[in-house]
Amino acid sequence: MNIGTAARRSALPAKTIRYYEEIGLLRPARADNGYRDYSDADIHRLKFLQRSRGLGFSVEECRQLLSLYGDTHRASADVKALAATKLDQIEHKIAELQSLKKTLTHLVRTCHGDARPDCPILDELSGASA
Amino acid sequence: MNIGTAARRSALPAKTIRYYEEIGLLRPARADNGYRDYSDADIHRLKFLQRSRGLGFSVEECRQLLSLYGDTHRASADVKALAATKLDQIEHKIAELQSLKKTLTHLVRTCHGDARPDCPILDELSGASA
DNA sequence: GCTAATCCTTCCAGTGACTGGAAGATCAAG
DNA sequence: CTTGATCTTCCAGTCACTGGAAGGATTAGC
Repeated sequence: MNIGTAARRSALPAKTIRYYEEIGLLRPARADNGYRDYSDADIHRLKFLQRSRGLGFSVEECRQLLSLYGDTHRASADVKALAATKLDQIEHKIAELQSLKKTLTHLVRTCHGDARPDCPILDELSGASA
Repeated sequence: MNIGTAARRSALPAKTIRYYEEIGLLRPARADNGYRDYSDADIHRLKFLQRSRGLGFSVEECRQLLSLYGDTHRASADVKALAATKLDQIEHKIAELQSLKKTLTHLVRTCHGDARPDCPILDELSGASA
């Protein structure tokens, strides 16, 4: 099947699929006319990538996951470790963003937000309170 | 003052400071030996950048904030709008990450994580449940 | 059979916000 | 005088795509 169909089936842009091939994440066959020819297994792989990227795994982590997926002898602990690390990172990121949110909320609430030029947000950024 | 000192005072890497100059965020003087020569005003500007970047504003947003900061006639509403938009974006990102976290937590919890090869995480990624 | 639209190919460049490193000048200390 | 730190510029790399140009292949309609 052509790349357009593969794109629709995997919910990935064609550009991205070519990019994944370029970095060695899959190796689709080629038809006589030079077009890429995706098998059902390729689509499966692309969907796997789409899902794992969507879960926040980096492309390199996805490569690892794919290789773990392909290795019938791997321990589930290996996968769990990868997922747990990612979970940790996500939790850290959430905490960081929540702290940002708190600060910004405070700033937005303190600023009267009218036509007057004095603004607590800029005061804070410029270090008035520091 | 030299870039090393400016870096220490602003808590920004020297590389970053040069980069900020390259994209026109500041224009430090030059000493006779060709070294950049930072004034206190430059440091103030760098600290402003350090703080606003730390609050999640993009470099372009920081540029806007700096210009608003420099304009004594600007309305505080302009700044407030920028901050409120950013706050919205942060909230969206938090929600997204929390949804990711939920999914990943579930997956990690379901995976027994031992030496056996069967793994619900990979099953999910490969679309077994979809 | 012709034409136009769509789809495919490759290649190159750009994004954001730095970061790393090489090659060479300058400076400060002993 | 030498060593080592610091400065300069410039080029390349990061991550994960994304956009676009130039050109070949296919398909749909007439």
